[in-house]
Amino acid sequence: MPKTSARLLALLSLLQARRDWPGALLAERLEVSARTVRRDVDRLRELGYPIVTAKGPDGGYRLGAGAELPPLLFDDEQAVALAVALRTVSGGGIEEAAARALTTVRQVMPARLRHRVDALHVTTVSAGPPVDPSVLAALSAAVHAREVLRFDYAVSGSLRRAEPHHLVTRGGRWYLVAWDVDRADWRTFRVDRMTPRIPTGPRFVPRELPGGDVAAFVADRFSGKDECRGEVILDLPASVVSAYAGDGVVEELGPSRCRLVLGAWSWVGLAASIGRFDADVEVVGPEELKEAFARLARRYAAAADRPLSL
Amino acid sequence: MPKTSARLLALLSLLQARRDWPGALLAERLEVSARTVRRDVDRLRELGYPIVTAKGPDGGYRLGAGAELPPLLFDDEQAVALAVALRTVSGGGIEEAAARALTTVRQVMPARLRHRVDALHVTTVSAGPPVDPSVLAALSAAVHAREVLRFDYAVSGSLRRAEPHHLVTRGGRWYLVAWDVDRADWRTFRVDRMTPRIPTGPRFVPRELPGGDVAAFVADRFSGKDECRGEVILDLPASVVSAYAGDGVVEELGPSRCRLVLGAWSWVGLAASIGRFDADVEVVGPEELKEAFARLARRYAAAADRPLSL
DNA sequence: GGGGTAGCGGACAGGATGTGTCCGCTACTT
DNA sequence: AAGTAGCGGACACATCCTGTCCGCTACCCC
Repeated sequence: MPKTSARLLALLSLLQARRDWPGALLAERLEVSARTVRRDVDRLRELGYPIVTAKGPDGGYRLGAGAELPPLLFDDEQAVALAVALRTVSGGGIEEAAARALTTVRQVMPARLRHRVDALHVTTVSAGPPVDPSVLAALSAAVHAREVLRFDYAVSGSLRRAEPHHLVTRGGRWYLVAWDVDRADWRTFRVDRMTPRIPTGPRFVPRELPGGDVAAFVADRFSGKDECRGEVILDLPASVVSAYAGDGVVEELGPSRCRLVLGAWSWVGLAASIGRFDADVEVVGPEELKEAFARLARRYAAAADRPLSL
Repeated sequence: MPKTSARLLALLSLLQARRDWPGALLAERLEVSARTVRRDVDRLRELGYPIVTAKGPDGGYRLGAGAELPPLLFDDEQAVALAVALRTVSGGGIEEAAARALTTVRQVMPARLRHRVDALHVTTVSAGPPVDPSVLAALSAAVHAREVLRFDYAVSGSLRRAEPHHLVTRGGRWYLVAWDVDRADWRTFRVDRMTPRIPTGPRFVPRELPGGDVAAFVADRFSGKDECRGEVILDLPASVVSAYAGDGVVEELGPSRCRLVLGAWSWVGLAASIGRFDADVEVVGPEELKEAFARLARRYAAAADRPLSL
């Protein structure tokens, strides 16, 4: 039985219960010498507890904010946001820390909000590959320190250098927006494929991101400015199609027939993604989509004719 | 610095976060031997904390209910998790509330952690359609109250009834896992397509979700148990392919040639997703994939031959 | 302004405690 | 029946914690 630890816990709860505790009183309550009380207070401070002390007569110790935080006033919206955010975060590894953080703040919430938080059950299913939290931390640090990043990229297999600009998450995946030093262009790297090397390179002066806004820049990269949008009629029930149509708009045309409007980054890509449904297709338009179908028909036929290249 | 006390606090914090902690894992996290973990658990028990333990495989320690915890502090991990979570949450209109919550929490953190939070710049780019926070709140309330939900679903256009079971978010989209009363089956509804009606229906007794675990259930729905995995050789540089290959594994075979191993929920789906690359394809295997290519070739040819059905 | 009160913190010696290692036991799952 | 995991005794060693003593500083009130 660790007398010391128990005493620290006790001290913590004493300090919680009352405004000001003279050292001598604490010493008596804890049945140790005043000197030890001082040491204990020190220890708690080392652990991060904000204990303020008043000198002179009527002096004593008091637990400051951070532990006794009724001053921590959340409104309902904030409480819900906190719960949703901490329950849905998916950055690889930090889920558990987020869960702990939620319980920690939960403790200092008024009962009403606590119930509100408890009522909110949400689960996140990871959609992307897991990300190493230490990589995330390293990237974040490099962004902040404005240090050129040296890293291995799983795709190219080569060592690359980039000026890290911003961390972005989208749909469960993490990206680093950076200026590729060697290719002299902006790139978005997938964090799960990066392995930062130490030490980092020299400092750099941040460039201005085209468009200025990171969110806009990344959204652009993903949507593709020249989006190809086409319309087809599928020989499938609308319910089946919409289940897999992603961003597409589905309209029911009959028990087993529906219209699908879908976009992609290229006409061939669009045609390919329509192929997933494995159903009879009528192309409504535009002409480019029909050409893409023809093009894919040739490719697929060629692939199917060739013997397996085991 | 009382290593032991700090460790006890940390142990409490860890035990809060997760359902079950195997002793070995705790030992690793706390950087002590498993024996010491056992001792620490004992110590906490002596101090009155209800720690239950499960023996055998999948065993571990768990903090029982009703534990009155000492004021726990944020550690570095929690601070980072808080910052990441609150900055990356995307559930509709709650971003703003999350930002306010972060400011509030930030104020009660020790300076060190505050800096840590400030250094972390992250942005979220929404990947899915926006979700109405009030819908989210209504669904969450219905889940908690165990009331049958009546709602319009954009896909079918009809009024539907379901026993709401769990809210799930995945890759920027929100889903409700529910038992469809009329179709007598489990469904995952997209929240952005739901319009709940008031009043809600009668109470229901929750059914058991097949598989028990929500995360597993949803993951299953998305991945498909019978994954079809195939291998092809593409007439494209590895770097280009891997940029769009998603979960696939890419191997460089030459300056403009690479091997791709990819999975999908059906052979046709797999063939279609390979079509996106718009490159010459050699099928390595299996035979099913080649057949899927042939099948798609016919479909695409048919679609391309038909006149536009404007 | 001075006295009293209270907290601060260095030094020191002795003893209490915490730790890793080793090992055999038990309980639960498959 | 085997394997996994938690339990807990023993032991040696290092660590730390504690009480004591003491001089110092900061603050309050008279």
